[in-house]
Amino acid sequence: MTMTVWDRPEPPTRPVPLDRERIVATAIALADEGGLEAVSLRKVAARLNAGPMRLYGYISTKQELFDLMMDEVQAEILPEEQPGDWREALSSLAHRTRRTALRHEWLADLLGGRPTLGPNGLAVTEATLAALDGLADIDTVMRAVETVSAYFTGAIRREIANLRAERATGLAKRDWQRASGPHVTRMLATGRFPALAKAVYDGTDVDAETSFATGLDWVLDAVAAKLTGPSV
Amino acid sequence: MTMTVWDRPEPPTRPVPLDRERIVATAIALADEGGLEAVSLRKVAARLNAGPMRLYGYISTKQELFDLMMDEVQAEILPEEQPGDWREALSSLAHRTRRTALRHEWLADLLGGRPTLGPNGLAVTEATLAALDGLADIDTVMRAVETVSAYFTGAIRREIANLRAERATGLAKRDWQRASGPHVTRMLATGRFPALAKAVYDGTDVDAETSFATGLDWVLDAVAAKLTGPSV
DNA sequence: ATTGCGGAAATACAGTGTATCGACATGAGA
DNA sequence: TCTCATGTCGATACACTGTATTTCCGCAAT
Repeated sequence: MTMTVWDRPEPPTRPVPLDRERIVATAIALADEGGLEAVSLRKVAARLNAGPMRLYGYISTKQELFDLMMDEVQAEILPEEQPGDWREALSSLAHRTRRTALRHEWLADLLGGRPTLGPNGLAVTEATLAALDGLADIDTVMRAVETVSAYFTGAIRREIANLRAERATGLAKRDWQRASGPHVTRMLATGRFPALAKAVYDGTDVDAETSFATGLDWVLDAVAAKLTGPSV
Repeated sequence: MTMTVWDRPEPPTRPVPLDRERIVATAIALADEGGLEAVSLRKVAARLNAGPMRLYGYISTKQELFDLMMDEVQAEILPEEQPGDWREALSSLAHRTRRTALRHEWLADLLGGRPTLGPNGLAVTEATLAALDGLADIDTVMRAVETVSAYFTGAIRREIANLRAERATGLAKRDWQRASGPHVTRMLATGRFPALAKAVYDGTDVDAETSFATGLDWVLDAVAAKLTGPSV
């Protein structure tokens, strides 16, 4: 005589199947919510209803998870359409990177941290190099790309650093001054930093985006001069 | 009748007096030896023959320790003599920052991470702004300084990132290719990255310093154009 | 029915930043 | 000189972290 359904226990729930995509997605979600430091293997695993050790089948170190996250968001940077000229290509690369970093602020902590060798990272580099191909010898082209990347990498990092600082010290319209509380004001009051004081008090409060764009234009001007310059 | 010296125990050794300077110095030493992640409050305290909690009299969070370390090495960046012209001032700032980062590689992880508001950081900014004072309206000057800083911040970060990558994968002459093992070579072999492949195979292997200097010169050229341009 | 086996989970470990507590040497007041 | 308050230091504690190891258990093949 067989047991009725009521006697038999439910079969144990099979663990949810996992893949890198899902792991990276939840890691990114966590980072978006609470910054990079909110990403822990335990929390990621918990969101996937898995034990922490489960992840080590797909990743062998936390750093690798960061690499995957980085490469994943690089997809948002890839331009969807062929750029017009090289200048538009580089400019678009810079602006797309910036906007992506504003969506995923943790990107600022990873930017330039280690070479991006994932598929999307390579694709971005490829697209960029392709846009400059033939305009000058390869070495000049690489120098151009590296210079522009160095600029917007640094600029984005600073922008987000300031953004966080402002957020931490409550709303702070001017970058410093009232921002970091009495300290900077006191320092400026000592008179030991006249040039800085002048800059803080007399400088116009320009918004981050145009500041970014202006610096970028300068750098692109420089690149333009080098690309067409020596050969003409 | 008083006890002889032999009967009396030695007085308990008073704890070594501490100050921020010593704390920061040992933290920097630790970071120089094993990178930023080798810096833990416990290890710092241990080197000073103190309990970990002792540090909280001088610091209220680990992040503050990093801020102090950052400001400390900014002293190495301050130029010892008045620069000739603005271009030399900015160039020197960039190169000194780079050399400092090569001495203290962990600096790359902190560069641009948060605004530098310590005394040395302010001094560096002051010196830089002072060198450009009067050459243009304040807003242009600030844009110039920010653009150049963004460039060398990003460039230094990438240089050190590559340096570490090479170090990690054994000696790697070319940046990528053999560097990250079979992976990149395989990717390039797929033919999906022609421009990149060309750059890797046909590009000249230029050393980091000249690459840095070249990009910097370009940016400085751009700044020069903007400083003298519109007003003339 | 038994036996491997493969993969998931539990446990374990060494370490982290930081809060809290207890002890104790030192200075003040009696 | 004795006592008591004080303030500082160290020990302990806690909630975590990344990762190594061990244990367990359902399933496939014998």
